[in-house]
Amino acid sequence: MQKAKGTYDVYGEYGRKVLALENILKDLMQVYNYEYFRTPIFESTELFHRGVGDTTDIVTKETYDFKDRGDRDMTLRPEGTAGIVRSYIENKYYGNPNVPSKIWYYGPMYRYERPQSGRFREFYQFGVEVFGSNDPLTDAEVISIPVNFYKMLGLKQIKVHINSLGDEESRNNYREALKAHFEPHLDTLCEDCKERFKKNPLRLLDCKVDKDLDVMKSVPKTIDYLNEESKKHFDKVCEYLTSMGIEYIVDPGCVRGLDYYTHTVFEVEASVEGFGAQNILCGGGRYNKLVGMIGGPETPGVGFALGMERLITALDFENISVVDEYSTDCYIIPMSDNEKAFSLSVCNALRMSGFKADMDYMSRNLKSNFKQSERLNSKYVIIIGEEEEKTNVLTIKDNKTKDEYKVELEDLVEFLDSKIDECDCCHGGECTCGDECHCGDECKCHSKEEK
RNA sequence: GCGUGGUUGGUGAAGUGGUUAACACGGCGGAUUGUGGUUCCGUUAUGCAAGGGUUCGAUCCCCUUACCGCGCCCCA
Repeated sequence: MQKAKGTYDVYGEYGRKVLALENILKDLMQVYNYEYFRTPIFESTELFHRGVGDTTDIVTKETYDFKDRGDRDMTLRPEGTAGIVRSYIENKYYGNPNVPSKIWYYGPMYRYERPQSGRFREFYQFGVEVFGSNDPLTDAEVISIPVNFYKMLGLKQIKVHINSLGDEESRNNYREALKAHFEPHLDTLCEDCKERFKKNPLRLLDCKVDKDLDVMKSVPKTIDYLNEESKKHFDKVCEYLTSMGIEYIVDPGCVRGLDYYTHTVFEVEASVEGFGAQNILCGGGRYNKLVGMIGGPETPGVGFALGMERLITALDFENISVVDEYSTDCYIIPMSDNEKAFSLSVCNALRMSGFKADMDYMSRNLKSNFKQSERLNSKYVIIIGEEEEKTNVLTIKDNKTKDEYKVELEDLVEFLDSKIDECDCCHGGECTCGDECHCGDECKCHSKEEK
């Protein structure tokens, strides 16, 4: 048996990274005061047709569709927004007096595409939706979330692109202008662009084949076709971003692939040489028509989504670690079968006191057990034999310094408390802060706590 | 959906149309049954993605399928 194409298993180092990032995101959402929503992985096919747009590639050729046993048409969600909007409407969340509704979600999405670097058929997205406010403040806030997140993680090589498609009127005017611009030059464009001209002229803007043609260089800009109100909205968004110290590039070529966007659209790009073709780390924008289209009351909204896989690739690329070094506090070795019960009870007691404790389950010999303790990167080792069990006096060995201590069983927790978590320098670690700890050396644990 | 390059053990990998598939790391056992990370010895793939074909014979040649990598389309 083999995994399905474009899927992947999570375990080991990668698993630790994912968990760490998920925790950071959870905390970030706490700080931003967003609420958690979780919607089903499959929904009626109809929802995505209406929500994402039946002309988009995502819906026409990339969805996982199936009929359930009740003959209903179902689809594995290709993105998060449609489901959140459905849930928002169905649960009458628009009636919640706490407006705007600020929502976050996280989970797997499914798209039937040919896998490549930064692209999977099952992939995880984190995203945010804000409903009920048309204030540019919310646009700016939403953009600030991924930007701050990436900044927190230490990503440096990123660029924020923003643009505005304007309201419906502006968008339509622009579409006509685009068509008029390309019409006379149709035969010079690539085959794909001819298709795009018919189906979705906006997409002509980010063609990679024709980008050097003169027609492309003189292409009209969305911004020039914004009406008064749309222009004002966009200017405010820019102003607010600047006030938060967020750098951005106004990029007239930034148009998004999904039909539902109006006004602000943005992308954050990993602009590193050799990163791969799929270098858009996140994308989003405003969608003031969407809630209405799906059957709710006319409600403005803004949101964005970021891909976890691409984020992790970017972090790896910039050599950024988000997980602490793997380690265990204490490893317990029973000398023989006779001490197993006692050893387990000690192990259990340590765990109940919050220590990461582990023991030998394999009846290994002593040498192998020391090797195992190294694999676990264990700070302390306790060897338990007949004598120890009888006297309740344990010998505990510091695995780095090799120092041994005799400790009464009842004092064990207190002993480890005084040693572990307070001070890495006692275990040979290096300190980065200027503080001193009880052992008299400089200590890095304080700087850890500050984080 | 299109194009292109891959697929050998737990890992990194070498290799050839012909009897036992190198080498290294790791694992396990022992020399050394209460203190290791050194050294030494032993052991560790009935199998080279799966199926079919060519051949006296195929891991190696051909076809099909699956999966992985990269690019296009598209997108996070």
